[in-house]
Amino acid sequence: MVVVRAGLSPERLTLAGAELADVAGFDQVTLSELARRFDVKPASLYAHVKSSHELKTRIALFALEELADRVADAVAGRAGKDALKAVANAYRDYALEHPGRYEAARYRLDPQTAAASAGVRHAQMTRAILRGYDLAEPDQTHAVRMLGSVFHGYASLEAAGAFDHTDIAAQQSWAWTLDCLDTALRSRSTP
Amino acid sequence: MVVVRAGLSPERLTLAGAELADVAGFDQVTLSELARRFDVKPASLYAHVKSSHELKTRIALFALEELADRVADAVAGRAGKDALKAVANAYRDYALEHPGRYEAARYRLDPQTAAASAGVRHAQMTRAILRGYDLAEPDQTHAVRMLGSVFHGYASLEAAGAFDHTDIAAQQSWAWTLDCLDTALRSRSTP
DNA sequence: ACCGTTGCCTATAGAGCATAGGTAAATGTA
DNA sequence: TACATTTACCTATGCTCTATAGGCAACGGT
Repeated sequence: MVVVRAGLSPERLTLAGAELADVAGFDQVTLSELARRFDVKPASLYAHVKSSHELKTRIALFALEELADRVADAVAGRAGKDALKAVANAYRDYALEHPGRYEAARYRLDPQTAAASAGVRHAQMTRAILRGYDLAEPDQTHAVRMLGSVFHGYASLEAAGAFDHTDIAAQQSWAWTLDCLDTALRSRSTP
Repeated sequence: MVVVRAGLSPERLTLAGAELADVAGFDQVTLSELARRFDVKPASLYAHVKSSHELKTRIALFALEELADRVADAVAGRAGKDALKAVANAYRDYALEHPGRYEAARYRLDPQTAAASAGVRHAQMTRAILRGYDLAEPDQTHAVRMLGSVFHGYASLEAAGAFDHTDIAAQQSWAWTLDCLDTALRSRSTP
């Protein structure tokens, strides 16, 4: 009897989980479903991940990393409003392209895991945007929080279909919102 | 043998579910746990709710309604920045007081349920804030979306503990953010 | 006092999570 | 090349939650 091994690994399971999340939703990511996709029994997965929670944590960390890479690419070589728009679009595009991964990125991590995650890069990069706006502390922290809220809130609501009821394009409102943010930040800047 | 009936009803189950969500998280709301709390067998609950999904939908609708009532109270008799701050605080306070219910309010509803929910009241009330700012369409819709994004984004991130790492109080950033929004909206108004 | 309805019960079954322990293929070693 | 170890996946089992079917006792109207 020829037995072909499935070639499982934490990395392959994480990636497969991320892909599953995008097509079926993050809450549909189960060890059972993943086992089915690898044509393997559920118990076999426990050799590679400790638990369902660990798998979800890995997917969350993967998504945070992937998103941080995109944002880093967006912010590189830009400043001011240009940087603001590029970063904002990086978030929004990721949420629209990969709704499951974006949802995963919001999976609740324990403090130490969060501290070691790409979450800190996200905060740093949002701060980088503000270099074009001359904000002193504590205004800078306030601004980081405001921007984070808008990025996350808009992406989250749009991905949830909250903007589907009006025929005004979400893209237009997004551009308008970013204009507003730029105005607001410049009005707070102290050159 | 004296048998005391538990006195179950869809309403009591919904309320108990909402309370459970607040203390344990919305994802911990299960029919089994609810049955335990009413000292009743899980199967008994199916006489009152069709499924776990229906229960969660009821909790979501309940939370949307309760939140809408608070927002309605906040916006009544206020205009402009006053209204903006009152409504914004209504959202934030609700999310902090009732994290589980707030999470429930974001439970994905099917389109027709959503259309009949208090979700539409939320959109109307956000529009009501803008009466103090003289915005014409499509700017008004853009502004509704921006405000919704900030309210939801900030509440969501703060409730998730995203602002716990810096010692600058979330309350301060919130006031600063609302100032920014007011500035931005006024810069767009056409009196 | 009767009887239908209501409210909760038991029994049962399927799906996901998780652990224990087994076997065969792959790999290391002499 | 022969043997030992490790690796990769297996079966068996048990727990929890969801869900359905069918039963019985308490309640409420006549």
